[in-house]
Amino acid sequence: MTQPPTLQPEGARPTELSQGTQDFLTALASPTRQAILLLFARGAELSVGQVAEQANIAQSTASEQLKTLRRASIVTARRDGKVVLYSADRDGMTAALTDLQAYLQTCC
Amino acid sequence: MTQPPTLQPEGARPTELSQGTQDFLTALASPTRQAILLLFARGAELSVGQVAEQANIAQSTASEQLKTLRRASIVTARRDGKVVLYSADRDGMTAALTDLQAYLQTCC
DNA sequence: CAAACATATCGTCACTTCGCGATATCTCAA
DNA sequence: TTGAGATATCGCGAAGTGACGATATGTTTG
Repeated sequence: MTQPPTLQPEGARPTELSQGTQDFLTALASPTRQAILLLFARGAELSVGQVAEQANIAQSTASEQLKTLRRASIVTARRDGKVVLYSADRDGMTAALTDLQAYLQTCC
Repeated sequence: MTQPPTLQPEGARPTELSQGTQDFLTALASPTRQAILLLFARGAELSVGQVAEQANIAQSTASEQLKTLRRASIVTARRDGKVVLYSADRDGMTAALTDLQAYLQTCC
């Protein structure tokens, strides 16, 4: 379940970036998704339809971008009746940031 | 040289992501550039040719990717004779990370 | 100044990403 | 169960990205 042994002695070696952090970076590196993220300021919960409307994008686009953000642990989703409510995933973002920080520490 | 004042009172408004942080994210969101960055571990200084060789990419590719990393304040460059030596930009990365962190704080 | 070497820029092609409309899937209410 | 509303998936054209070779720019040495 944990990382397969890297065979690396120990000396603080290369350390590739984890897939999760990868997803985090690519997810945030899109202006559209950044704009969506801003909609969740102050802990707001929004349905897919609301996101589509407020971000001025099609419903299908909103759904797919939210999926990307979700895979990156940037937002979480919960179902409430017919509606799926998305909100910011504070813990997920913190974890990714921490991982990223550790990665960058290695490079100096 | 630093970021222009945001004119934001203080009320923690949506705050768009700064261009610098944008560049930082897109720069890191590429496996090739991540691999290049790892070459600079432990404060190593490398020429463009060395980066190309160690990363197994063409010289022109190395040059362009390094340019992207440079624009993102992830690496710095200095000339030494015919050679341009690149190295990790610790301060730049720290600043970008801080900005990113502040941005994400706004969204929860 | 000219040759030699290193880096930067340019033009091009393959591949991915983005956004959309159309459609399938899912959930609740009657 | 059926219909209506909401979200997820699919297929597609358009635009952006990544890598390369070729070439221009720049720097030192003879």
